[in-house]
Amino acid sequence: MEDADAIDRRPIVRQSLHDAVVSRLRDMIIEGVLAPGTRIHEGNLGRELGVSRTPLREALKFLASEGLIELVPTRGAVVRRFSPKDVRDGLAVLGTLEALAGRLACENAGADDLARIRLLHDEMMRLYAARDRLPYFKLNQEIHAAILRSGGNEALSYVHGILQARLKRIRYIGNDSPEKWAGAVADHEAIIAALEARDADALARTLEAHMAATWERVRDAI
Amino acid sequence: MEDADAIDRRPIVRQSLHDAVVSRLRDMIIEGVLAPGTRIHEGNLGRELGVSRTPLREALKFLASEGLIELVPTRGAVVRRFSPKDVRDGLAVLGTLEALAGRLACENAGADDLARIRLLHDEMMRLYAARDRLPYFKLNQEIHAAILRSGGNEALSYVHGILQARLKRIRYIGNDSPEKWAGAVADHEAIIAALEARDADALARTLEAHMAATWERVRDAI
DNA sequence: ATCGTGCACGCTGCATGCAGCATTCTTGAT
DNA sequence: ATCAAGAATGCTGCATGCAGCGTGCACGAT
Repeated sequence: MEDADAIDRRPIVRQSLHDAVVSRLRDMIIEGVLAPGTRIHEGNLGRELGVSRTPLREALKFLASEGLIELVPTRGAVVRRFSPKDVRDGLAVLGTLEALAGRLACENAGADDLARIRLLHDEMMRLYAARDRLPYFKLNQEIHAAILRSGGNEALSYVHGILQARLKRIRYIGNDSPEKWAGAVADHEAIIAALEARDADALARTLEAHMAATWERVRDAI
Repeated sequence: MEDADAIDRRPIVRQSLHDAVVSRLRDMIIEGVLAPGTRIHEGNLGRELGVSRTPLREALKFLASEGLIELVPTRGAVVRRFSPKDVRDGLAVLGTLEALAGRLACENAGADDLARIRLLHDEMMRLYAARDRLPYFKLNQEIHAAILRSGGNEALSYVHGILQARLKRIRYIGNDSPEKWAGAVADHEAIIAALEARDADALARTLEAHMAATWERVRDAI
């Protein structure tokens, strides 16, 4: 039995350096600071990040497992390039995963989950009205992640997150024309409606269509 | 044009030590040599594998990204435990992924792919008749992987492979009763029939049902 | 001038060294 | 005997050292 009024024993969240470096590198890749095809120089990049080669190398292995980086023997790490086919295939899988997540969400999401997603949605619409593109984009990602989480399947969230990370950059590039953006917004209205109605079939269909449309929106940008 | 009688130019496949250690560790975890919950001692394990701590640590990070290992700050690496819910959720995702793969396979698989899968299937049935359990199990995995590959979606194969690795051990434990085994075999007859008929809907349905049945077969073993 | 060869540099891959923290054993006090 | 405090041990996390390989450049031969 735990002592009720014991002092706070939570670990000092010295977020491990490993996690910090992984996150940082992932962001650098997604944001394009490290462009696809870039060969990573361990010495320079380590110096830039303020860590030695060892933890940097460990972070690179981690990201290689996620598929964001390729390890070429005797040549080190290279930022992975995604071909149009890679993107299309990835979006197809994401569509299927989100469709499943939508079904689970209709079944398992609590009222609080729905309320939170509604808030995110409304805020995102406000950002759309203001044409505030980057925050819109981030909130968009958050909404999808929230739907995933509310389904309550951790393995699903995990694989979704990996594919999501791979395609994040490309999807951001995609929404550049006003019509495409309006189309994506319309999709989202349908999504939130189906979710709040807990109409699993409609939500699954809508999410999958949203991904298919995403491909149409980005295909020329690649 | 290649010179016909040129000397063998294949690269000397000095498989990188990293890959070797990763594969080796993955096998040890799947086979249960490293049991779930085991805390990994870098010094000992490294000595046992004949590598120093550095490449071992890098391999551990790689596997942590796959979810086979957890990294606990200041305590190192621990072999991940999967709860019954983890297994159930993972199988649900696998079912959806295989259903998609089945559709893609019906659409994209070449005649040679189908022929190869048929060969694997027949060989597996031979092993079933002989009740040769471990080879049966391995061939079973191969068949599913072959269906995945024949769909031609690399992202799909990738995420499937990760979840597959997580659950491999548990699925092996599952098929221990004769009735369960017979049920799995029956599933596979339906799978190959639908595939050869290129009946996408039927194949998708069958594969998903196969996964649901897998859960029923293993749920008591966990 | 062009092609081939050898040398030098730079980078990766791995081993080892070292500091810091957690855990456990020991010792002393109650 | 029990418990607390301190010391010692052992492990992780990170830095650095070193060998081997790949690459590019210079020099020489044709």
